[in-house]
Amino acid sequence: MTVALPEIGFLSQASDLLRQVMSEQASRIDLVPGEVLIEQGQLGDELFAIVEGAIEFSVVSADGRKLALDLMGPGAVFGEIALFDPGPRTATATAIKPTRVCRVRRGDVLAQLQRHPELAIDMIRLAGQRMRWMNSQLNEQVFLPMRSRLARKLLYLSDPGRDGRIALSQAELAEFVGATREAVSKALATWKRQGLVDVGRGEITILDRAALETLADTELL
Amino acid sequence: MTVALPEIGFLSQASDLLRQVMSEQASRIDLVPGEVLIEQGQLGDELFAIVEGAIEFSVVSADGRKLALDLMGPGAVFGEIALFDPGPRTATATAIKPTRVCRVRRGDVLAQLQRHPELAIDMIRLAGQRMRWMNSQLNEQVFLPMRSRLARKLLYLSDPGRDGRIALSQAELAEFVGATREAVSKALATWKRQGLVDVGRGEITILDRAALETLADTELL
DNA sequence: CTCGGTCTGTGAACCGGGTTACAGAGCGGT
DNA sequence: ACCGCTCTGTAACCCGGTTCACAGACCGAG
Repeated sequence: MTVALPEIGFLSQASDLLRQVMSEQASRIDLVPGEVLIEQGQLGDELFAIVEGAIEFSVVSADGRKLALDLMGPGAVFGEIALFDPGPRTATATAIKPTRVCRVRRGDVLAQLQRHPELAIDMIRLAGQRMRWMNSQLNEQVFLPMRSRLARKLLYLSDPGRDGRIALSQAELAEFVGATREAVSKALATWKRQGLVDVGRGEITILDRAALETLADTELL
Repeated sequence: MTVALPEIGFLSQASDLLRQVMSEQASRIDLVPGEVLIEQGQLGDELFAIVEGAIEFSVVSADGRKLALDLMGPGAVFGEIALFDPGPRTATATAIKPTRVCRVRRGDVLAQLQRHPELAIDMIRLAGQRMRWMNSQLNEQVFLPMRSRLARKLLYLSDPGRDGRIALSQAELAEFVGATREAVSKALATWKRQGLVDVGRGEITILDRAALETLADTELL
């Protein structure tokens, strides 16, 4: 059962070999929007890759607050933490569109690792990239004030392809930023007045990318 | 040049094979207290292990604030991020005692990986553990208030071996907690009044572990 | 067209912690 | 014993951001 994996996204950074292995060994799963693929705390040890659609990753605190970590699209590989070190999943993965993923079980990955030792290098590089990403998230959350984080997320989430449009409600955006809906709303309002962004229901458009980049860095001075 | 690596600490979680490889391939480096082994932002791709001593890991923000991430002792392995994904180091590593580490260069690790494919599994597990650790750090920083983080760090930093004694100044402790010296001082003062801890110059002693554990979790309600 | 539901805008009160500013306390060196 | 240093204890004030509380705007369903 071979699944075509797109060349874009995370898997494009991963190797042909990894893509091939995932294609050959994987089973497919289809998700409807809102469907939860992985739940934080659940046991699991599979590795996933997105074929089509989009998945949101988030963590929740003991008292229920939610922090959205990332949004991944076609080509992205995820689930490595529990694959590498079996145990509870560290985040929740929720489809936000109709999504198709492929899944390989830990045993199969390990078997392929035996057969293709080069694959190990790819997995390891994947791990390194993810660790860098996590590290940058930590730095942002700890050191940057809310506005800087907001500016960054806007820049990050705006698919550079489709102009500067971001299809998220302010409440969802706030979850990414790690702040309240109200705070985000106020910041966006002032930026709108200054012409940096345009705000519509469930949608933000970046108008002045450069100015936001400045805010993303400078705000902390 | 074979270096004996202790069985304790991170390397005990890592495999005999990893320990052996590190011992055989490594060169040794001796550090005096305060000496910086790795600096955040520097290029580097070596892997290290601590033979003797202790190393502090920290990150600094653009405007100079410092967050201490971890303290590692004999047996610990570190430097994997840049080993896995060559590029700038993500944290600064500073010796806080006379310390001896051993170092293997990326090329040698890769060569050993060819020869011992099982080693890949160990490296990957190491990565998984580190990612879990980073994830928990992120959750703590984002979700927990200062007191909870302080309680956690006290519990974490207290070597369960040597009673509940922690040899850090309050300023250093504050860097671990991600708060100011003053805030830490006040929290410790109230806990001291309640008999949970004892405070001395450059040293904190945990008296009531259970109470701190409660604070570590409950404070967020 | 209207009604309920979700989204957005905004203001007031509140609060955890940072900032600033000292004062005392222990410690090491001479 | 004394001086200077680093460390600790506090207190007053300030500020970013949350909480609470609405009001208006848009949107889909009937």
